[in-house]
Amino acid sequence: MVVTGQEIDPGIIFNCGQAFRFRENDGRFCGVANGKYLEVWKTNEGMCAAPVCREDRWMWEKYFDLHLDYQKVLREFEGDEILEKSFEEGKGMRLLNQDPFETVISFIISANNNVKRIQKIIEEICSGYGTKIGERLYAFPTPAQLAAATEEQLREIGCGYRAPYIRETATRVAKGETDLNAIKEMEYSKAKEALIRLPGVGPKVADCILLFSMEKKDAFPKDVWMKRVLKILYHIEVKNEKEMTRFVRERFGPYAGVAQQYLFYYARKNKMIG
DNA sequence: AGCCAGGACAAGT
DNA sequence: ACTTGTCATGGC
Repeated sequence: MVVTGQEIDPGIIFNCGQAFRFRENDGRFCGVANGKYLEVWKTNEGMCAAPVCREDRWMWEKYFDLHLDYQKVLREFEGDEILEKSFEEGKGMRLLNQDPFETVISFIISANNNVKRIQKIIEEICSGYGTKIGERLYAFPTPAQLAAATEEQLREIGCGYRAPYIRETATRVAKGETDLNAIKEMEYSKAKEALIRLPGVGPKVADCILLFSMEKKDAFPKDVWMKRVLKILYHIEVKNEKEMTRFVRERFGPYAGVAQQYLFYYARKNKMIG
């Protein structure tokens, strides 16, 4: 599969904390998503992917959010020099449309955790409970598969205090008590309310789920990095989540989540701390 | 060695 | 409603 006509850079896409299962190997990014192995690399024209069969093509186009014109999104932020610079440095960024259940579990794990460990735990979960799809390749477990894990088993692979959250959330989804597909169809605020009812899912994790797997481009995960960005780049000191929400909504509008992802990448790339 | 990690949660004002 | 301490674990 060849993608041309728009900037797309897997090196940026997979190094900005939205997906945890892709590794760089000799310039190629390899991983499993939607139960299938995927290998992509950047070219002069755009991006190449192999192997992709014809019937999966639309799925991967959706995965990489190719239906959204990011140049058009950038125009929404015309005049904001900080965002214009962030878009420049993060050229080729895309907001992935990932599987909702995988994203829910992944970001429950992400709470108060570091990326290396998040990746390690997720791989343990996949190899331990997911369907084997190839040599050392595993799909992310289905809700039913993961619900079969005991809290003790989850602790053994390093989930720590998140073990009961993961187990309970997987169980609710497996039983159909929580319907992620239905939540995906809700409007932003209703969907967020529904997600927060899940154990281990708070405001920040909910926004990550909404932005990275439910096509809610107005979802804006509020974390320490965004607090730093607002303080250092926008010279705004927000006291709490509510203040940040208000500022973000009126400043960035319906594509706030896209802005967030570029700002996040920019801030981390430039080691913006303090 | 000790601090930190893209927070969530419950108990306490 | 807002603020604070605690929560496993291992990376750095």
